[in-house]
Amino acid sequence: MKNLKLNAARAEKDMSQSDLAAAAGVTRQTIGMIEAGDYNPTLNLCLRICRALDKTLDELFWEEES
Amino acid sequence: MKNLKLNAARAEKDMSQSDLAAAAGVTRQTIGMIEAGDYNPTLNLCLRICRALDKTLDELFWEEES
DNA sequence: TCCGGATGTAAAATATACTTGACAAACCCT
DNA sequence: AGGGTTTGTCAAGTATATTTTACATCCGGA
Repeated sequence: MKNLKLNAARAEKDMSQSDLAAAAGVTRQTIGMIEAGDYNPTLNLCLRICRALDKTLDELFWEEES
Repeated sequence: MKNLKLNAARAEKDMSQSDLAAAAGVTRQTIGMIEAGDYNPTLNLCLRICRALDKTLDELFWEEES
């Protein structure tokens, strides 16, 4: 299932997937797969994404799986 | 750096590392390394640990790295 | 109409999370 | 003292997160 919260938070900051990828230190594809869901990122990566978007873990990554 | 919040939450539930490992579906060693810090677990594993301990991501995994 | 930016996706390679099996030290408890 | 449980750690293997390269599509603007 897609991670809509991440998508919304990124749009809210007017960042492209590439922008967020650069800010988080990963590739565009990795961000894309996380937003597309069915992907299992690392805690450190989640934290970097949170900081890049001024959000917390719960705000972006809580309960987007069954 | 150690993850003291995880250690505390586990003690609060009177669970051993083995207990938590079984509840989260991983090995005792993996739990041990997460508590010891300098380890980078997967988001799905973090979520399973949270549910096993009745905690949220922020409560257990927020900002225990520099 | 065409070009650039944004996104979806895929295969192969690399880095690393996680397992398995094992041994040792520390701590209760009796 | 001795046995059981808990925890720290290590080496080798397997699973998977992430990269790299690449091609295709969609869309807004010149």
